[in-house]
Amino acid sequence: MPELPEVETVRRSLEPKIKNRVIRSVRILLPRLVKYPTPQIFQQSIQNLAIKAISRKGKYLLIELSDEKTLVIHLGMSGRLLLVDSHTTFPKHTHITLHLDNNQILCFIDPRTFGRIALLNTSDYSPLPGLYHLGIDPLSKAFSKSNIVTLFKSNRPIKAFLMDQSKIAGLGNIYVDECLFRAGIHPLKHVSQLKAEQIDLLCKTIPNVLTTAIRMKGTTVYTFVDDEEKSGKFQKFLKVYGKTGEPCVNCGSPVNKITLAGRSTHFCPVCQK
DNA sequence: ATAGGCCTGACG
DNA sequence: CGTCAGGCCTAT
Repeated sequence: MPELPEVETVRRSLEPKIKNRVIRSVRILLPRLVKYPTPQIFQQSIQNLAIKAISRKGKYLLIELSDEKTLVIHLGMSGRLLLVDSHTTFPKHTHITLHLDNNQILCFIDPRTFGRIALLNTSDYSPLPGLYHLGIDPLSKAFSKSNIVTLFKSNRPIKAFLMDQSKIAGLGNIYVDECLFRAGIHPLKHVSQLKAEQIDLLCKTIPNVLTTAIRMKGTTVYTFVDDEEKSGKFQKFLKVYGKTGEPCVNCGSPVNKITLAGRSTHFCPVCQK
């Protein structure tokens, strides 16, 4: 259930541990999680490729391999990556294992199986439409006021808009609620009704919240590369998400919860207009 | 642009 | 039992 900060936390934790390793083999225990190419071709063509770097786009992890290939991993709602020694038994819900040249195994674990994995040619993201159509990353330099204003042309509620990965890449249910609270904007407010200064504020608030969350290593239990399962500390900084009925930290009135775009949505009806 | 579906587990 | 969960894809 990772949003951008959790995925970035995994990336930072994982990269130094697997960079320059070679993937000797792959085991696919749940083939339907392999979205491209076929599980068979995936398994064959990834053999003996070296791991050059790990990057992130939105909520996607991109493991850059030799031979101009990129291993793409999306953790879905409940995906995790765990590096174990070869003599260890795989954790429950391990669906795909990458066997490295140092006797370590990278396990892709995902109880709800909403996660996905694919092996792409580095120059062509089109086999994964979600990745191909990904919007601007809110931590990139391009995420500036001038670029954002042109993006904000929509009649949808701002929450639905911010959840749309083809517009801004990486926000999910927790961080959208938290960003809108900090910006004092009601989640149902339509994008077209936003004032320029509110868009400007969002342009600053979103990267601020995300970078703070990354510093805290995310919101929940996440950084599981190795035995150490650290839990993120951003949960201590949540102001509205999961706080239904609790007093708003600013004004004391109870935090409301509604359903918007199919997702639970938390906000302060007084502070957010 | 909005529901419904996909899955399992935790909790009331 | 039923409801809910940090996401995305597909079909109306």
